[in-house]
Amino acid sequence: MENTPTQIASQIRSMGFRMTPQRMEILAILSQSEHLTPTQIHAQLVCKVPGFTEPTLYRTLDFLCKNGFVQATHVGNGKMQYELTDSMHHHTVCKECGQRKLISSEIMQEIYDRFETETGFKLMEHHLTLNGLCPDCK
Amino acid sequence: MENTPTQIASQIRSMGFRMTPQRMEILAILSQSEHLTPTQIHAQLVCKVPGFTEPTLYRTLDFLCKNGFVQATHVGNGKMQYELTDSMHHHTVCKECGQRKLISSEIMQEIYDRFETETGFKLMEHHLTLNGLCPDCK
DNA sequence: TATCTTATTGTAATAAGTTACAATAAGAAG
DNA sequence: CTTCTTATTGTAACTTATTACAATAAGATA
Repeated sequence: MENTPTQIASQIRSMGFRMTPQRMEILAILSQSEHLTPTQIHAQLVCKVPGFTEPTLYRTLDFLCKNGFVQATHVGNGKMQYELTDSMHHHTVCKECGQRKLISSEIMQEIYDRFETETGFKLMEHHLTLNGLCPDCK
Repeated sequence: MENTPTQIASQIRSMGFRMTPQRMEILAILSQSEHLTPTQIHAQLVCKVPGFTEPTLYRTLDFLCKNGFVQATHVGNGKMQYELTDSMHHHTVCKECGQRKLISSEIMQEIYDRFETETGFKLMEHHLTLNGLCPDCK
């Protein structure tokens, strides 16, 4: 499963939805960085397309999430960040020093596998942020 | 570690913070149900204390979270829910049928233990919601 | 290419959440 | 009980996010 804006665009069309300049613009921005908040995305949007409206942004993010092209991640208290669905990757965030660290995907894959065999539940999160204390602050 | 409103109140005082009717009211509401959104909590608050303001609610939730008395949980797309910090408990939510199910804490404890030994990171989440497909919808 | 259907967008109004700062009251000390 | 300090609240203004509905334009069809 690929995830360049153009490839996502053709997937959207083949699913019977319409491809619009607005959606393309958002995909382009998401393809260039990770962990973007709606506000950050909107700031970039209005630079490129002056009249871009909030409802369209929020609806599009929602649409892309529902269809699996984008992942919403919760970070700390309530803030959501968006990014293109990529290969699995996960973070730890230390409550003490705030440091953010990638977790090796082998570890998470093993843990996912184990969880799935024990519960019968198929996990679909590609990006999870786990809060706690890093080895140094512990 | 206990978690009735009265016990939390004395902990708050012994930590050098002040105990106010507003905080007590919020603790009382949280002690009576789980998975409450700020809006739900605020609705209950204005019934009991007519002039209760939003900033106080949000600041208090934040305060209680920062000090570990309350847990914020993300559910689906961006919505946060709050509840008193209780014994560990975790949920799966099926993306297909929406069914919400408790995960046995033994399974999660094992997974947490394993995660902690392999990464050196001390997890502090008491409540995690995992999204995916339940055995029936899979 | 012109026409048609309807998914998607923009508009306008509203709801939810946050911030700065002055007013209040919790709890300590006399 | 009274006074004092300052953490906590309320006020007012603002930012972020959502909703309802009419206007627009993507893509299908002829």
